[in-house]
Amino acid sequence: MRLAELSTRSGVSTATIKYYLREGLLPPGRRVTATQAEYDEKHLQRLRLVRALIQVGRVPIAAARQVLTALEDESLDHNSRLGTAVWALPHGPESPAGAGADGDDADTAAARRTVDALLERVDWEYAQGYGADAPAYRMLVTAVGTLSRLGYPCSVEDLAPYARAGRQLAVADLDLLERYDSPDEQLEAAVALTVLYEPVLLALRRIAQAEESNRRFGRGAGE
Amino acid sequence: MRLAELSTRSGVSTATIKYYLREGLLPPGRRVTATQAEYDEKHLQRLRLVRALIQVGRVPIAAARQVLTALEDESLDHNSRLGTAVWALPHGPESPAGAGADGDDADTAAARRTVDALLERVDWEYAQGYGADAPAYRMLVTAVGTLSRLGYPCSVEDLAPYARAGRQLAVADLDLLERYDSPDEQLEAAVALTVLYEPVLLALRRIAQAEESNRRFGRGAGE
DNA sequence: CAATCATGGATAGCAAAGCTATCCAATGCT
DNA sequence: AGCATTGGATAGCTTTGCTATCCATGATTG
Repeated sequence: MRLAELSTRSGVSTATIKYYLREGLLPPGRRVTATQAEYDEKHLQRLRLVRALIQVGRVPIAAARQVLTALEDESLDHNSRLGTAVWALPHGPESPAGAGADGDDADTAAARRTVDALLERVDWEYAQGYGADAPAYRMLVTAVGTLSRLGYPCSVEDLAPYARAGRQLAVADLDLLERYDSPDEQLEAAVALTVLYEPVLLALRRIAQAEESNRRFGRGAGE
Repeated sequence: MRLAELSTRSGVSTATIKYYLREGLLPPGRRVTATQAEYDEKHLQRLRLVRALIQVGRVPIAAARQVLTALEDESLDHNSRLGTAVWALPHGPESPAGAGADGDDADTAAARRTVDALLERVDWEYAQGYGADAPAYRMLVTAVGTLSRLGYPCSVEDLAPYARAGRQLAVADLDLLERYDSPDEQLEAAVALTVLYEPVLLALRRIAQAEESNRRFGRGAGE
C-alpha cells in the first residue's frame, strides 16, 4: 500500500507518518520507484504500536525509537533485545527533584537504603544484583526519596504490600507473555504489555480506592 | 520568611515560585507592606507538595491547581473535597487515540463491555454505580480499547489478576491514610499518596518482572 | 537622610516536544 | 499531454513549564 492508504487505515495523518519515518520510528517502505514506496501490514501494525506507546503509554519519541530499534537489532539475542528495549522505557525524572538546602542527597541515600532493605525483605536477589543504575531502581529511589522528604510514610513495612502487589502483577504479566511462541511476537508483546497495562493498573487502583473508601467510610467520597 | 528564603529553603528559584503564585498553585503570602509579603512553613510545605506532584507525579499545572483548590475549598465537606481533588488528577488521554477507519468506537464499546463485566466479576458495585464519566473509568476503557485494537490480550480473565492487585493496593493505600487524624492532613495525604505511590508501584512492577523473568527463564534478560 | 539594594509584580521570551503545513521536483495515471 | 499524486525537505505552529528583564516601591545602612 501507499503512504496515503497507510494513513487512512491507521487514522494517522500522512504528515505525521512522514514525521515518524524521519524519526526512525517506522522503517522506510520498500522503494518501488524513485518517488514511491510500498508499505505492508507490518508497517501498519508497527504504526499502531507506535501510536499506542506515544499516546497511551506517554513514551517520548526518542525513547520509543530506542525501544523499537532494540527490538529488531539483529546483532543481539532474544534476551538482550528484551533487556535493552525495556531498559529504554521511560522511568520518571532522573534527577531527584529540586532538593534545596534541606534534605538533598542525604534523603536520597536514606531512600536507597530503604529500597535495598525492601528488596532484601521480599527476597528479590536478582534485582539487587542487577545494578543501581537500572532505570526502575533509580525511579524507585527517587520516588521514595520524594515521599520521605515530604514526610509521607514510606518505611520498608509501608512499602512491602506494594512490593507484594508488584510481584503478583509480574506473574500476571509473564503469564500473558508466555502465550506467544514466536520470539519476535514475544518481544513486541513484552514492550506493549509493559507499557499499555500501566494505565490499566493505575485506573484499577483508583477505582478500587473508591470502592474501598466506600466500604470503610460508607457512602461519600469519590476516592 | 521572604520569597528569597522560601526559594533557598525549597530549592526552587524565585522566578518559578512567582510563576506558581501567578498560577494559583501557591496561596499569596501575607502582605506585610505594599511591596513585601511574608511566607510561612505552610507555604514551604505546599511548595514541596506542588513540586512533587509536578515533577514526580507528572501532574500538569492546570490539574494541580484544580486539585489544590479543591483541597481547601471551604464550601465543601471533607468527602466532597477529596472526591473533587482526586477526580481532577490526570488520567491519560481523553480521546481513545487515533482510531482510523478500522476499529474506531466499535472497539471502545467492546472495551466498555469488558470493563463492566470485569467490575461485576470482582464485585465492585460502588464503582459500577458512580458513572461512566469517572476519569478512572474512562482511562480504563481507553486503555483496554487500545489493547484490543492492537490485538493484545485483555479479556475479563486476563484483567482479573490486575483488578485483584488493584484491590490490594487500595487496601494498602487506605491503611496508610488512616494514620492521619486531622481531616486536612488526610486530604493532602490522600492526594499525595495516590500520586506519589504511582511511580513506586510501576517501578516495583518492573523490578518484579525482571525477577520473575529470571525465575522462569534463568539468567538472561533484563526484563 | 541620602544612596543603594532587595522585593515583588508584570511582561515578554525561551526551550523542548510533537506535530502540521507548504513547497517542490519526479513520477504515475488516463 | 497534462493534471494529480507521491514522498522528501524545510520551516512553522502550539502547548507546557519555566526563565530573564524591567521597573517602581520600599527597606536598609552608613
